[in-house]
Amino acid sequence: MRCAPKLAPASSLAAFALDDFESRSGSAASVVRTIAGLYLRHQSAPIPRPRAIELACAAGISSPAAQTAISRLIDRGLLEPVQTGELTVTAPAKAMFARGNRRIFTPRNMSNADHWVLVAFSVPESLRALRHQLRKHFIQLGGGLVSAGLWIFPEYLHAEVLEVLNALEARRYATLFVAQSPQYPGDARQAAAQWWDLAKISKLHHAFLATTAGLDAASAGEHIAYRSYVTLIDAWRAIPYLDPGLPEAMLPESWPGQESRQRFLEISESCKVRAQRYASLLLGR
Amino acid sequence: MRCAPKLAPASSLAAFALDDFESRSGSAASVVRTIAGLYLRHQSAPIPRPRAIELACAAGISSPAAQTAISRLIDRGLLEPVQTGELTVTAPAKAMFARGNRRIFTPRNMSNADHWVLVAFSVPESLRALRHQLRKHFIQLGGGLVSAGLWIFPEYLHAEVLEVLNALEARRYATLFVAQSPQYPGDARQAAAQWWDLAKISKLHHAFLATTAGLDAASAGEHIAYRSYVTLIDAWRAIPYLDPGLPEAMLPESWPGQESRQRFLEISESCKVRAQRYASLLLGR
DNA sequence: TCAATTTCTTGGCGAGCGTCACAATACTGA
DNA sequence: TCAGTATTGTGACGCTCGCCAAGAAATTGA
Repeated sequence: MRCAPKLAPASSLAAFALDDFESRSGSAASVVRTIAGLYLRHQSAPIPRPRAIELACAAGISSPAAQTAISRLIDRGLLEPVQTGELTVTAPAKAMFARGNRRIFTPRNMSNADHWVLVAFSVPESLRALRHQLRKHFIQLGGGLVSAGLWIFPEYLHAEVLEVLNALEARRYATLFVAQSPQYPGDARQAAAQWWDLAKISKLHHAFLATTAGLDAASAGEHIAYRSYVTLIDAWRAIPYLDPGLPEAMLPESWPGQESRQRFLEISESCKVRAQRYASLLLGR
Repeated sequence: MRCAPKLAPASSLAAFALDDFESRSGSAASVVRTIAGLYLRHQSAPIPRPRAIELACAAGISSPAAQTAISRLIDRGLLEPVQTGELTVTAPAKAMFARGNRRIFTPRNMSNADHWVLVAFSVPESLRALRHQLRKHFIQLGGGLVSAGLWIFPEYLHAEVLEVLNALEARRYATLFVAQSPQYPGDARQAAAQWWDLAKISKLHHAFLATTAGLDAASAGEHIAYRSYVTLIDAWRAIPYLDPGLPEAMLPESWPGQESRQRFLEISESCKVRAQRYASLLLGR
């Protein structure tokens, strides 16, 4: 019998039931993880380890870095060796990838008329760690902090908020409301700037735009398209989580969100098919 | 020039802009106040003081008690002597009575589908008195406390909540949401029992039911009808303020609200016209 | 595998909020 | 007007909140 995948003490279990962003985008670990989510998870047959490494190398990762990255994903329980030198994506990882799919590839924006989800919670001081966890995951989900103990989300995140609460076994400490038309003291932009860390989110977008600036791979070959696509997804992946996609009326003057989103959709559209073909080519060898 | 009406230091000003319940129902002061709201305020001509006293006596108040009660209402600025021995209801008092009219005489009940108003507020520690005021008026308005700093009201109280916030100059510290379908940890009844002081509200209803138990004045004369009606209104007046009229799904097993409300409507219907006629009779003398 | 760096967890801190108790005030009825 | 009573305003307390910093742990690339 094989050893169970090693899990970090507290958070990884929840992170697995939820979603994690434990590697920095652009790093070898992150890119391999992206590749796993994009291609490996759809393979029904086990993948020979050299093929996986080739996929990573083709995306610009050095061979030894890819080696270690894969080993570490095995340790984390995302990948699983089935035979000597062959790998599969584990079931919980597949589920996790599937959950993230819609959010990443069809990022949503709110309109001014969209509704909200409010979460009012109060946990006793004895469970302080839980509070921290909740705050962390709420931020990671795109939540804003209205006032102490009251969080706000776009309504399209309703289900995911409940998932967080359930996964952390905090459902009993929270009350949810579906709300419309908030009436703040000032205007909408003031409220948004107070509830969300817009500076941080803006930085994410600018980093994405910088990373993907030279990625016009419309007329390049399949290899370049593949590499561009993986880079794109890897740089993009976390953004639709942290950015709630606030309606235009709540955002500051020059907000990079729209440009960023458009860039993603354009390059994605332009590279996706050829990237897939190239990945299949490597995997099918 | 006459002295301005004496006002208590802080609260009466706000209470005048809002509504006050500074006298206990059933007391002479309260009954005279009820009579002022029911009849005196509709008189265009000044009312001779003896007539006002007769109205109070006819409702079961002793003559000297009526005297002092009227004097005190003058001190409070609700009544105003225009000539020697003649009275009018002051303009702000008329406005206050008018505001209370709909709430008292057409008490509302929520249905299970009705929406809510959420008020999230946060005031700095330096304005602690304001916090107390807010809490007091929110309770007096039928609000429930969801968690620290988050109050909930039936949506039909939306305007009145805003009035409280404006009158206390607290608009800038509060954010309002119109919400639907709260999702509590437990069931609806548990949530209501936690958010509102249902025991206190229940006591109010039972007190009302006890006071109005023997008031079947359907076939009595105009005097009895008048007396019953004033007693009824006086005993009832505060209830629609403190009771939000929660939907049936949120109330405990044996809730007196429905019976109480029905009793009010029945006796009101049965006595109103005759009571009015009797009051006109006394006033027209 | 290993060291540098970054993250994350953990505990302390100040602030906001409701509750409670007490003193001052206001109300009540004779 | 006056004494008895109830209510209200005020301050202290405990709880929970987010924030911050230091220590622990994990991640990263070679």
